[in-house]
Amino acid sequence: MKIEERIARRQHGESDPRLVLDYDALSPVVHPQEPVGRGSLVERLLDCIEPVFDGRVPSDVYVWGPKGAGKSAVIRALFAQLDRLIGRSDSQILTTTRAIPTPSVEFVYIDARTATTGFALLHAVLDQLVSDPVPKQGVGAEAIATRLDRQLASDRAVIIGVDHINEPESLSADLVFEQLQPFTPGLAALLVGRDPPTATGVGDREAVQTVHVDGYRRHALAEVLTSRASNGLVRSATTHGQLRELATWADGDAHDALAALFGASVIAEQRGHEKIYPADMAVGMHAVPRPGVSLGRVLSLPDSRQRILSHLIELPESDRRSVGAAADAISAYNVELSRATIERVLYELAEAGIVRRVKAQSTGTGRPPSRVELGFPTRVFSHLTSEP
DNA sequence: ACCTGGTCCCGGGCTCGGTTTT
DNA sequence: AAAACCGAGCCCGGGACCAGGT
Repeated sequence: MKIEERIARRQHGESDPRLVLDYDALSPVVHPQEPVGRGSLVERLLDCIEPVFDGRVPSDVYVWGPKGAGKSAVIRALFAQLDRLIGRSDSQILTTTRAIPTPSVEFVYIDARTATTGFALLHAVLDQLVSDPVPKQGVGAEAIATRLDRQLASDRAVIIGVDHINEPESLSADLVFEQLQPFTPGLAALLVGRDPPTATGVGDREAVQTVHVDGYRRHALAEVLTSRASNGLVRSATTHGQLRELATWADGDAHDALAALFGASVIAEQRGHEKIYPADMAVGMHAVPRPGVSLGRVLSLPDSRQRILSHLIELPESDRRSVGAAADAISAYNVELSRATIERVLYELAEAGIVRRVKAQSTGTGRPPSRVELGFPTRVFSHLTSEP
């Protein structure tokens, strides 16, 4: 915990934390600077992009593996370090004996969950390459492409990491390649997604290197949890056995395991416990639907969608008996959307797997309604969105 | 050089009406 | 027949760019 936070606690008359030191350390959407237990993945990625160390542009890469396997954690951390060490500025790597002048290669990380159109992709890339902000509205896609082309013409080499490819509501691999195609000489893409290459169209592109990531093994995941718990919770808030069990339950998915631990911590803190009891952990696990979608997807939804979800979570079971009923109930709150739009949005969210429609028993005439259920870790979502 | 109205851009709310399912 | 479902086009707001006038 930071000193600033400690001081803030005292100012508000709070005593030392009894359980949670730092929710960020437990959060499945916050990645540490140094991911635990994914060394070999880092090595394989470095192999793929080896040419950059001579200032050349490597061929494109596709990294794929299941949800919660640490893909994003590794890519984010790796790109941040690469950009710091050999990217941008006039950088030179100083060794004890000599200065190696490295032709600069820049590294840009893009999340396809936020950049969901071809326009948004190019915009995001350009925005990171130039210092002054690029307008997001009022300027055509053509204009963005022209500016980007001019940037890349001047001998710049750029590696673009595009995370979360081929999710519903995000970019497809084909679209990304198509968008980046005009700039290829000075630019390479590293795509990250869940689908196997054959299912994404990447398989048809021979020049693309592929890297497969497996889910965490049980004890590797337990180590991740131990490391997170030691940063986020007071000492002895959890036991080794507990974290091992959690790892087993999560079956290699670090996202779900952390979401459950986070939820358990919230509930334990509410109950005034100084450690996480089995009952707390059970509640935490219960609030993580499996299979479910990752929190990152939910948190990158537009504001209006998140407002709808916040209210949907609060709704009593009876108000979620059908999509129409849920739309009615939500529109009673102060959401600045019409009832029809809310209903439409609920169908959209169901399409994306963020909420689920569960068919109910037929209740008379007509097509039976479907109950609305949440498809993501609700406790974590509520906690993260209720804060200012 | 500065103002101002016109035009184009993108994204997101909204609605309509056809289709599917029981 | 009735209700759930949903594809897709319209519309509008805010922003940038442009040109013509002062």
